[in-house]
Amino acid sequence: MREKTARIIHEWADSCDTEVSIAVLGGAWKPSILMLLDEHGVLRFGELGRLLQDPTARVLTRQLRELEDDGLVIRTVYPQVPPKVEYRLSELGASATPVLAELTRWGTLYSTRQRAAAAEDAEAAATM
Amino acid sequence: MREKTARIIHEWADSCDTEVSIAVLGGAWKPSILMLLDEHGVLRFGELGRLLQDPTARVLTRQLRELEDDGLVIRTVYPQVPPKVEYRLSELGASATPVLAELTRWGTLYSTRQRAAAAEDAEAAATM
DNA sequence: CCGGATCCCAGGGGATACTG
DNA sequence: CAGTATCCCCTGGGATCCGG
Repeated sequence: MREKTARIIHEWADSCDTEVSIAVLGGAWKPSILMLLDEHGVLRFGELGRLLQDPTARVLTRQLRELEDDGLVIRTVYPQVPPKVEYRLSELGASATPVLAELTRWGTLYSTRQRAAAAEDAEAAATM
Repeated sequence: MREKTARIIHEWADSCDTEVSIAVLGGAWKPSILMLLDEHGVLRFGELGRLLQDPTARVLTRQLRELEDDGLVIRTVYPQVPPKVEYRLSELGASATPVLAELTRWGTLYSTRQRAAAAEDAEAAATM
């Protein structure tokens, strides 16, 4: 299970590295997680959950584990009761920041254009 | 069905535009399609299929339709027999090129690091 | 506090067969 | 040639309940 992305890579890495990026970064909460860790430096599991507006614990755990397995995030467990677990970006994880920034930039551009187009449509419909 | 992405946008655009980009660009064949159209300018349905190493016609059709609905691709039908359909990038579609380039760049970086890590592991195992 | 175990569901991708 | 129609399957996200 640890080798999921690794297997993907082995199969068709050189053919399309774009898919690799999407496979690694494309989880439902992964971009947000990476951006939050980039912004805050270190965050505990619970803090992440609250900042993300409470995804299911199971889901958040999985996203974080996958990011850890893929080497983007470093998980530190403090052996104490109650438990305390901290997450922070690895160097590789930090290297993904420009990609996320680019995705955000284009996403904003796209949304703007779509809203503009929708407004035009509405106007055209009103003028008819 | 046409408004799928549009609805997504309306719901949580401003919160995370990154997700929008992934929703629009994240299809199984979409990055490759966009890059091929960027490179070749104009391509017919069949040409695209061959260059992509034959995805199912149904799948390719859906990917192209979604890209068209999202305004990234322009579809031109020539009313003749046998049919001829051409695809090319819209301005918006062309604007996605840097994003794809960035994804490819980081995907390559990631793959390289992973391979290096795997090699280290193998070496460590051999030395044990 | 930080999860693991179990169950469920939607939908995206694919195979196959057919058509204007 | 460029699709459409049907069917299947698997994955990823989520809800709920339980545990150290």
